[in-house]
Amino acid sequence: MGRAPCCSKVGLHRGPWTPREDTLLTKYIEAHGEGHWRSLPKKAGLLRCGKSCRLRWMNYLRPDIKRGNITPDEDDLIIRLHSLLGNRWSLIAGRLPGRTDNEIKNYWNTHLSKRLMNEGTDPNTHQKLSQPPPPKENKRKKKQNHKSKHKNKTEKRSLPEKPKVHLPKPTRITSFVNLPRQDSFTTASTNVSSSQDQVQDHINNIIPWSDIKEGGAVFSVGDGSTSSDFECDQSRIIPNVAAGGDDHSLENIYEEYLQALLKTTDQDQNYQVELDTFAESLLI
DNA sequence: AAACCAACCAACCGCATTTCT
DNA sequence: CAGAAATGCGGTTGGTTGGTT
Repeated sequence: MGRAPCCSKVGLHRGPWTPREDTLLTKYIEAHGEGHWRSLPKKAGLLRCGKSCRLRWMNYLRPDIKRGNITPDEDDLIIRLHSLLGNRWSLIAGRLPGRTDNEIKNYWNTHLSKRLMNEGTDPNTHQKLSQPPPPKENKRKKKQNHKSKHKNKTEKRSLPEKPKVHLPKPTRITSFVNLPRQDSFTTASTNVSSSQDQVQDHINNIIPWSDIKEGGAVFSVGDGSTSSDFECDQSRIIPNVAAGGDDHSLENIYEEYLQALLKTTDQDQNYQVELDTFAESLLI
């Protein structure tokens, strides 16, 4: 708090990363692991600030990153997650394996929010707009499959408008709830809050989204590393479920949630109500 | 061919939160 | 417990690309 940003240091390289820098960073992390971003650049022989290194690694160099081609299923999922979580890109990204928060944020701002606007839906509230925006003449023809930049980019869906999206900064969960930022199903709090944000975080913390495969959103319960944490959390997050001793209760709730989540957008209103009801039910 | 414009996205920046001392 | 340091997140910017005029 109040200290100078690390990137203000003079003499540090900024701007696009060179292949050599990428290699240095990758090799260093392969050898020593992630973390200690502050000291990493020096040790790795990079003239970059730690922040920059972290960003580069997280958004580009990590081996598990899936680049390009955001599938229709993924994009549907992003919309639904956004309606639940708001602009919590890292949380949304956490549910889309191989996708980064930056990528999803960019994709949202350049594609999805515009699409929702065109469909007459407010991208912030996910409510139907009373007055759908008039269909604007597209001065330019659609760009199709023309991008061949430096990477294998997503096939772009061209949309007619470019409203700059200035979304309100999401409210962070205050310390009394003490929820983890992400990827931590292990430390969820039992505290109950009535705010929408916290309801959403509760949902986020108990749903073991673990696998979304290309060509279709496939969710599996108890798959991979999250499964044990998830089970471990049941009793803490939903005491009434665990107390009942019904091993299937949570799965049922999960299933119910998925049904709501995966409903088609034709039923947006009902879908939202179902999600709200579901979320509230968790807090009883 | 050149200027203009829109689309895209990597990277930067500021700040909140968490961890460390 | 307080303050400092480290980390992570979300908003924004600016460079690049490629289509249109």
